[in-house]
Amino acid sequence: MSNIIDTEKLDKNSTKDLTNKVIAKPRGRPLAFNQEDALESALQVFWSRGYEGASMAELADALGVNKPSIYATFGNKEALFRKALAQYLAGPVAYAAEAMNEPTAYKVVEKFLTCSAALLSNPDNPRGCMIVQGALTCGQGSTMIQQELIGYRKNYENVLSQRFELAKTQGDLPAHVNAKSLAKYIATIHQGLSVQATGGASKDELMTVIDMALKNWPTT
Amino acid sequence: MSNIIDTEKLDKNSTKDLTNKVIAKPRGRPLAFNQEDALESALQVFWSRGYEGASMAELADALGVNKPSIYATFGNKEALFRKALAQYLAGPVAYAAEAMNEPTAYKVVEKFLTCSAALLSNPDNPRGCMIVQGALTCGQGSTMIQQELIGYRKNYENVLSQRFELAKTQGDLPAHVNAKSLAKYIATIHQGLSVQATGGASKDELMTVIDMALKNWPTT
DNA sequence: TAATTTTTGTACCAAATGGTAAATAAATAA
DNA sequence: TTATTTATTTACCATTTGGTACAAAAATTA
Repeated sequence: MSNIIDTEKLDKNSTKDLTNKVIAKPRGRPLAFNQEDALESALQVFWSRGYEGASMAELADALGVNKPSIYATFGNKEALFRKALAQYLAGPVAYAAEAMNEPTAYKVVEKFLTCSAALLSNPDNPRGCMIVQGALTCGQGSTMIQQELIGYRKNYENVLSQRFELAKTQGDLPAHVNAKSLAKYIATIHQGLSVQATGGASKDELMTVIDMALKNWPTT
Repeated sequence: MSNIIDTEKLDKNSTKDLTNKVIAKPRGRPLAFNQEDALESALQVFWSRGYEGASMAELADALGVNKPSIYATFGNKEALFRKALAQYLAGPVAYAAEAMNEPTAYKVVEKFLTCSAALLSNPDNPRGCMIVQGALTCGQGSTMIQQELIGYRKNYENVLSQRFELAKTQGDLPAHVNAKSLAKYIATIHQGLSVQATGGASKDELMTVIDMALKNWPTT
């Protein structure tokens, strides 16, 4: 046994988690809310209102938590937004990363856009994509978040581009195709769909647009 | 002569405008600023910051006019935004209405998107389209403007759709084409281009996207 | 000249913004 | 039991928000 601490003494002040790891019992007053649930609520607010449009008052109300608890747990508004955004990427938008594993470039795009149409038009969600609309325009105090979201958009465009390069080496995309341009085209469609969703477009309508956009897929 | 008022007396208190119409001389202290210039400045601020992101303080600063003068001249923030938007439609975006006069549906779209690419990527302008980005997401107090902008977007989509219907009767667009869907497709591209422009896309990049989007134009 | 009309500048308003100090409450440790 | 640690609550902060009251400044009319 490598553990220095006496086992008897340790059992009093600690528990073991599901994987049998020793976890120290937290010392002070326990949190009165579930952090993941709170983050989920924050996501809903930021998603529908954007970074600037979401006020801390509305957030606190939605989380069912007082402002000081939010600040103590998540930091400031920017930090909360970033954590909500991570939640967004890991949850509703997880399909985007998964789509890259489809066997061909065409199927990658088909899955990416089809899942996007479903998400963007789902009446249970806020309208539009958080990464597209979170801070497209904003006041002087929000340019940091705005730039970060631009970075996320460029990033998924790059991921698409790299996937297309791979497809070219694998032969399911013609060698003459410009991967960067094709990626920008797909990203443009996706971003346009997001705006359309904010205007109330239905899933069928979005799918029709996607069908048109993919009719000219490069095959030869 | 149908004018009741004595001509001598009228000349003292009035002038004639360029079209020789009688114009009463304004009575009080004259405006210290040019309303059109001010509106142009307001347009720049709203265009770059969006409705909510533009504060009255920043607007007053940009116009070089104190807030009370803005309110006296233009009404409130909403009214100023609407007037700036009208300026936007009549100026930078006038090409959109003109494009509808092109002889064929294809040329209509080509001109609409090409001019959009030029406008959206022009470094002298704010990035992106004001109608697309002016209030995509916003706080509770701006839903009125948000809905109005959604209305403008739907409107230009409808205008495109009607132009395509006309093209079908004129034979330059196949009869089987769904005009509404095609219009939504073009609007989606345009809105995506706007988001791309905000991310810093160049005119060449936007044009490449447009070329791809028009490769599958329905011909038969 | 004096009276009238309109705009301007200053200074201000209530409400909302993001954020926090400080006392209290609930848990563990000794 | 008492001390310690952490979280919650209430009440508050300075700043900014959209919007305005009011007196002084220009212009015209008489």
